[in-house]
Amino acid sequence: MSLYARFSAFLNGVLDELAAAGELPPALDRRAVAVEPPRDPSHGDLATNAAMVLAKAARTNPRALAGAIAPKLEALPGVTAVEIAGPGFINLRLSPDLWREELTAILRNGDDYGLSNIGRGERVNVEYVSANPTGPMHMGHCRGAVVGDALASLLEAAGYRVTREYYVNDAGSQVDTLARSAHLRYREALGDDIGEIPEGLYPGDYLKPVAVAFAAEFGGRYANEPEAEWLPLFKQRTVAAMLELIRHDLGLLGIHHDRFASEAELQASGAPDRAAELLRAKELVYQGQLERPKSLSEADEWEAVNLTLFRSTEFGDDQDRPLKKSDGSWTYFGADAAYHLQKAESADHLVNIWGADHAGTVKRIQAAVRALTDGRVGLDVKLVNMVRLFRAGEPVKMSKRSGRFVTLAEVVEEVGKDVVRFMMLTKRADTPLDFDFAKVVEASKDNPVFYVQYAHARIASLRRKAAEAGADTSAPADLSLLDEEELALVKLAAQYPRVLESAAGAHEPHRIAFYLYDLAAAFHALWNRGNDDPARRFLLEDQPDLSRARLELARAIQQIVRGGLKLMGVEAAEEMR
RNA sequence: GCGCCCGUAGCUCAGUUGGAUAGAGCACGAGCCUUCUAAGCUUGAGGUCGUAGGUUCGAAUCCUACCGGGCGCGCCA
Repeated sequence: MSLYARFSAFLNGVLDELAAAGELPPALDRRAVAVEPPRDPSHGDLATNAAMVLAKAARTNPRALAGAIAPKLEALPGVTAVEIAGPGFINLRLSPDLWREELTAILRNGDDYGLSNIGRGERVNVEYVSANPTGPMHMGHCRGAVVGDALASLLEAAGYRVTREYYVNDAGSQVDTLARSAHLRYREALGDDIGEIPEGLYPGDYLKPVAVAFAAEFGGRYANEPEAEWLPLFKQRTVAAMLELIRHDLGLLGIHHDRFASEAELQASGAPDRAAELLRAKELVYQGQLERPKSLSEADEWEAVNLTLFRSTEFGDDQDRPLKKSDGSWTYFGADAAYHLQKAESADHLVNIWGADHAGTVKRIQAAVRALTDGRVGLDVKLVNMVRLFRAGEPVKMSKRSGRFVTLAEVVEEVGKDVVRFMMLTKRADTPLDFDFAKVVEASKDNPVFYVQYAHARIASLRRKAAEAGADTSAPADLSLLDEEELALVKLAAQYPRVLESAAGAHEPHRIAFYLYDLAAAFHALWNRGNDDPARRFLLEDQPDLSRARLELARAIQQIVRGGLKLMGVEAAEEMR
């Protein structure tokens, strides 16, 4: 149990006592009561808002209630001082020994320190990437891939059972286009002069090797046949090849999904019919017409037709949405609703990582999930904004038409997996991110990747040095030798479990990156104190016991940095090169 | 026209789910560092948290309206 959870339990005990003694009404709602480190460390080690939150229901004023609570908190072991401050905060100061014990706990728990069970083993399905299988991964996919993967790891660390899933959109017209593009390249591989790639087909070179393999396997059998003869085969084979490409690219980032769900298979299995029936049984489906879209200008043609519609407006959507087209085939949404039902059947929570350009479709799919699961399963959609690429301040131009875009593989090759992953988590997901090839590999404090890695490497170097000097590590270190300044670092380290829980709860993995930066900065600051005052260095030849205690402190910081980086999918550096 | 996201220091961004005097980095000012652990360090200045109301003991955070920016809005995927 973390230190904060422990004191939260203590406080609950105190409140029980007061209720038993008649000083508080029984059965007060305590959900808003928090035990937290105060923002300003000069206020103490822990603060609680209990008196302010409960005063009204207790028909008293916050400071009076605080006056009743405070003495009981003061009697707790490890509490050295209690004061009532401001509008009714109760601030606690803890004995230095308690923080030394926390340091021991960090070291004892090792890589498990900070792991939480707020998830209680519930199942979460995180669907991310889900790029159309029509080409290699490019930078547009990269951020969602990293955010989704880091979030999945974070949720695992918070006690959820996580499935990492990729939805393969292999049923729409874009895969027909892909198959036609591959067929053209296939004819090219057979020696035909195909000229310019026509508008509307995929021009990228990545189809060439696939087509060469087709030519080797099929010879000229499908070169001049009508489309119906080869389209299904080419579609299936080319999609498979593209998925292999995508898996490879994701592998470069260390990303491996547990499940690839095929839209085509989903449709073939009849899942959309079953989902639609379920909605129909709830009287949420009807035949109707959509209004003329507001985005159309007067000149645009528009004809209203009869469609199978889902009453998503009953769940807060702006208009009802078509499940089926007028020709009776499923819309993307119709299949997607069925897909979410399928996911919800083996999950307690759903999370989708989507590009911000899909913001407009969030409500309808959330409506579908609510309707299909009767609210049992929640769907959180994290929108990930775009990444703007720069090279030394100059925007990198991309052209989709020519098929020339910056691929994920190129970026990983140039700056490395760890840099890419870390950088993608240095901002909240829903705001645009600038990625400058020059800056992200810079060895300076401006570069958070470097700064955090450097802290870890510095400690690794410190420990190597200590080992070379023959430091005795068999006996336990005497942590009482650590002073207030060093314990301040322990206090920051002790926040890690709270950070992990809040990041997992909010589905915001970037919080880990910011915390690690803060922790690294605090470590570097303490380290730098040794420049002015040699007595503050970590290793002192003439004071083996003190060195040993400080080394333990450094080891704890290193361990947390390593653990946090691991959640982000970033490897900790043993040395900087 | 409608929906979603965003608006915090000159710039780029955090802000512990409603807490106390709103924080980092860059840039700017001052001092230190010419190897002892310096791919720098310490320190200073910099803010009506877009605006106006509201809820609350308490608001950057929640609600409403407005202003400004981005994205999206067909039976596409």
